Amino acid sequence: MFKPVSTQVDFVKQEHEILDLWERIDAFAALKRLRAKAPRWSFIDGPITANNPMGVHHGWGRAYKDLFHRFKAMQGYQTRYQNGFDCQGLWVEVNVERELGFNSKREIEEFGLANFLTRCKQQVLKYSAVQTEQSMRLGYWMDWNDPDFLRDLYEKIGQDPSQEITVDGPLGEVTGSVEWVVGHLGMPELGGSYFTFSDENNYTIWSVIKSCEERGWVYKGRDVMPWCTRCGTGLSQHEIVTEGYQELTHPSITLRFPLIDKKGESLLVWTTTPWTLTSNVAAAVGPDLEYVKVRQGEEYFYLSEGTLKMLKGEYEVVERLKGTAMEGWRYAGPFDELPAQQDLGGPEAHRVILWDEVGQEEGTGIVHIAPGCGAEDFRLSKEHDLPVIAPLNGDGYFVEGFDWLTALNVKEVAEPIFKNLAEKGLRYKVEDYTHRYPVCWRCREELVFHLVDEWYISMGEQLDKPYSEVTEEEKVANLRYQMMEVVKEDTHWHPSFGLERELDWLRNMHDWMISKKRYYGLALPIWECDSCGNFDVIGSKEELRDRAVEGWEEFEGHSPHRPHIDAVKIACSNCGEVTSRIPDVGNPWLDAGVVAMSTLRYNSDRSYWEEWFPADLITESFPGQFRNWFYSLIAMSTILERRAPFRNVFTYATLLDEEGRAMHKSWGNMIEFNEAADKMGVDVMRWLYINHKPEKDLMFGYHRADEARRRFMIPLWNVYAFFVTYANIDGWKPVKGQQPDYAELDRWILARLNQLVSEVTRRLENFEPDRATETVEAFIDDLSNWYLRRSRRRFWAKAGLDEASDADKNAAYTTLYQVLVTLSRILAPFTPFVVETMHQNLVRTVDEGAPESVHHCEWPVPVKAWSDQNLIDEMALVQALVSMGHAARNAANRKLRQPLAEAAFRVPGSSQEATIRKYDELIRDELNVKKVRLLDTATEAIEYRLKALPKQLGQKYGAKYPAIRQAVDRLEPESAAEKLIAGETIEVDVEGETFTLEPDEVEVRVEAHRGFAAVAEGPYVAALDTELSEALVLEGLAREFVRRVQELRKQADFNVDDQIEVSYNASERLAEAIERHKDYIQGETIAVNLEASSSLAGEHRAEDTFEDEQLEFAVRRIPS
RNA sequence: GGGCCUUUAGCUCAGUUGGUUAGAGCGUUCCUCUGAUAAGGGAAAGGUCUCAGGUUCGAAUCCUGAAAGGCCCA
Repeated sequence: MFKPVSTQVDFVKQEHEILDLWERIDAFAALKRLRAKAPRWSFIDGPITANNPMGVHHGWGRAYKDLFHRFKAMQGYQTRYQNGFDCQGLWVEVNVERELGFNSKREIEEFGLANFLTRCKQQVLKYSAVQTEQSMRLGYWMDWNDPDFLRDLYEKIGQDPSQEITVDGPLGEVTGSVEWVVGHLGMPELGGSYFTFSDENNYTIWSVIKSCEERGWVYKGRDVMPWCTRCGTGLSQHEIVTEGYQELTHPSITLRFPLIDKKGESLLVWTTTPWTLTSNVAAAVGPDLEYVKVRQGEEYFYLSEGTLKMLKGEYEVVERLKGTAMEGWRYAGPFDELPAQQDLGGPEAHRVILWDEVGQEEGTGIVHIAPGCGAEDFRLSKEHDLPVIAPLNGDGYFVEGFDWLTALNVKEVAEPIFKNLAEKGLRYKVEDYTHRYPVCWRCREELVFHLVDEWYISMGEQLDKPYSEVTEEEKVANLRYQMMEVVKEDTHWHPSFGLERELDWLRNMHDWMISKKRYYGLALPIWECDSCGNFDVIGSKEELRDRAVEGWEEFEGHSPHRPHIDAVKIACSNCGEVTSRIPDVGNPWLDAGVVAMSTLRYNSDRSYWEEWFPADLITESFPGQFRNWFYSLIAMSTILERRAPFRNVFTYATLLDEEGRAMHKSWGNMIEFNEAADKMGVDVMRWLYINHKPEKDLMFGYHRADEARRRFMIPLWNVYAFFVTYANIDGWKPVKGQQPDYAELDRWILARLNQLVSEVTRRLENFEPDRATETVEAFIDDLSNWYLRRSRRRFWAKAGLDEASDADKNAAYTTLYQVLVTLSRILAPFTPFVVETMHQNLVRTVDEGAPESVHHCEWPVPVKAWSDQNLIDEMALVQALVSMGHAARNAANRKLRQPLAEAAFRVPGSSQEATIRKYDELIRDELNVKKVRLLDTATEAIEYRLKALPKQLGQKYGAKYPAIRQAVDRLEPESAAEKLIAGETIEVDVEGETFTLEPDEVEVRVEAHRGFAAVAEGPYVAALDTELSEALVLEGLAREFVRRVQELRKQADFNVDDQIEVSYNASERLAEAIERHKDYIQGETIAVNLEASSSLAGEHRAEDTFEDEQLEFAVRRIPS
């Protein structure tokens, strides 16, 4: 006996029961034991930032990750189940600052770096616990840490990082300080997720940087970069993302740069960043632009012709000249009186330079150049040997040397500068200007450009030749081309355009800025000597210990983070001076990029690394990752091994709300993961995710979820519920190894099942999970709306009356059982919960030796004996013909309940005619007709049309095709059609040339004569006899009556096998119909009694009028 | 300015190596079926396949250019 199954099911509640079950039987650990010796399939997880609860967009990626893991595990592989958390970097700092109410770096320093570090680690522990719970709720099977364990570490590290604790690990008990334990999360002795703040991760990055340094790829560079004054840090090329720009309005100024050698004449210059004028050194013009000299009153101005409209008031053009003509003109700068200008030689340097990038879209066509305040400006200063004046410190205040501006914040100087310029007579006009301006993507502060020293890894020169001509010698010296090499040769991208995108990024990638002027993150292993300028890179903890000259004791026992690491000093390898580590921390993409090495124990257990490297799969969302994780992952594995870290990368797009907008908390359209899980159910969520074409943005929401549930979950569940309901009524159980005498329909659905198994396997192996779900949905439709609907009566048949019927019924049960069991396995990677419910009930209740979980089962393979393409084709024809028959009924306005005398078909070819005869009974039943036959094409219902097929004839005769087609149209269709049907060729004459056309080159179409209840499609016709005899009418009425009794049974909530008594009172013709078809009605409604009576017996009653007949009736359940 | 992607029904999307009647789901309207089904079936309405050229007997599909949108870079 199976556990009864209701069609009214609470999927969410059921999912929680399954989670409990998995925990109770420790299902995941059992799976790992089962696959412990199996061949490997390697997965490397892209770390999720452990800084917030998960959003539904994380669910998307995790659904894929779990899908492929489960699929591969069922195929018999042991896989790598390590989740990753991204733990270091500015985003964690920003959130901790927010919690502590800090607004500047100074407050962090006052708070103390050691305390701040602990807070940051706590932040990560807190949210990794939350995300772990959420991922488990999604059904994502990974080597999770117990969330309570993470929370316990959160508490303890907050109390005292140095206190000693003992914890259980996979290899036994482990004892150490809390800080040590936290720093070893994810390591073999502790297991669980990897955390990028682990000691191993940090030290492995050291070895990467060391390896770069040995090849001369590490250098300190000076650059002007986008800078957040609040965070006190630059934003690298990696980080300025879409949201890095905002529409903002700023006051812009147009001002005079008086020309020294032309009295009374000035350049007109425009800027939206007045603070940069303090550091102006040059003015740039476009060499090929047209410039004009205009007179306004007593003054003469120069500007480009295309920007004349910006002038206020009347003007007169007095001269035209090319930009090149202005090169070298000297001018007086707007702030030449400032000491900073004087000291660095600004006034002497001021001149007009040429720059191709100058345009006329805005401003005056003359661009003010301040190399200390802009990236392009800085580049130009190198080209033209201009002084670099940098006005701001890292917090956005003017530095010494700027007189009255010194110590003012950059945000408050615009107005005073305008005033100052007006007093000096340089101001021309001030206007508000709206533009897209870069902001800090973490704190939304407006960015400025700031001159700063940063550390870089050289990507290598961009050579002026195609990749194919780069020599091995050049590659050895050049990281860029090594990375392109491993990507081209060893990686596969899904979708495939990912490869092009990644290569494009690599071709154009600038040197990788790896430093950050912050506190919490990788301690860059660079010790720089103040006295000789040399720097040393340390490649490991051991190397540091060996070279330490002071501070080692203070550091030992701590994780390699600030402030403890900063205590360690080494002797400069060049001059022997005691040197300190640079204060910078690392770019967080170093942390994420190294995991293909660190988490595979590259430095600690090389044989393990060799077994699992490279990953068979990585998968992440593609916006951003080409230049972030994919890039850094490839970079680090290329640096160390010159190998690709993964074979396949599966990427997907962006998750949006149902209206197609990005989800934002502040917009109120954000859906919390937990809320979604408990409203939709995670099986539905997962189906929604996986069913979507990955490279397209996914619009996610409750309506979509309802649709997915209706389209997929409910039909699946209903088939399952149907099976269990009737199997229980009959006490049916599967018998192992039994080969029942399958009916045609059974063999058909089993053949379709085989098809499904092959197709889903192929799709998953090709990384096309969305196509796999399409295949499943089509199958479930066939199963539910054809197989089961057509088979219902076989299940209803009364048991024990007749041997043939019992055998047939057993075949039907066996078939449906096999389908459901196989389906539960096919679907296990997609919707792991609902299929576990099915497995437990269908399989475990009848076979205690069966796998404890559906997820321990093996992936289905097609059963050879079940394959039957011919049968599938036949059934497809039958389905199509039935569909046409329904259409014909509809056109003739004959509803299905009314039996008709006959349906007649025309099909091309004798084998299809045989199919009609073979499925005679099915078609009759489906269309409710008494007889099915073939149309006599000569006399009945149809006429022929010929169609010269373009594909065949076009390819064969090319340009002659149109004429041939016309000739075919002119043929007498009946006789030509007869020939073609008989398999003979026909001939057409075109301009004196005779063409012989094969039967497969001309399609014979048929059309129904007007006035027939017939539908034609291509070569097919379905026609109905719509004449109604009295007998047919009465039978129709009987069916109407049955329908109404069934309706009442349902309303009365009787069981499907309850016996009933019916009494009725009907008008004359209806009463006759009921009387004549009494047996049929009783059989259909399980009525032991059917009596005409003026007084109705039974508490459930109904009355109705239809087809001009009156009816009242009552039903009563007979107690069993 | 450069790279990649997208543009097909009211909405969301399919559309195989080019083949002449461009499909599905949802939504709307009408009809219908139901002994598992908040299901199912049939039909109607709804398309200048973003635009302009080109190649071809034939273009949603290939080529060129343009426009709009997205992602990335400069």
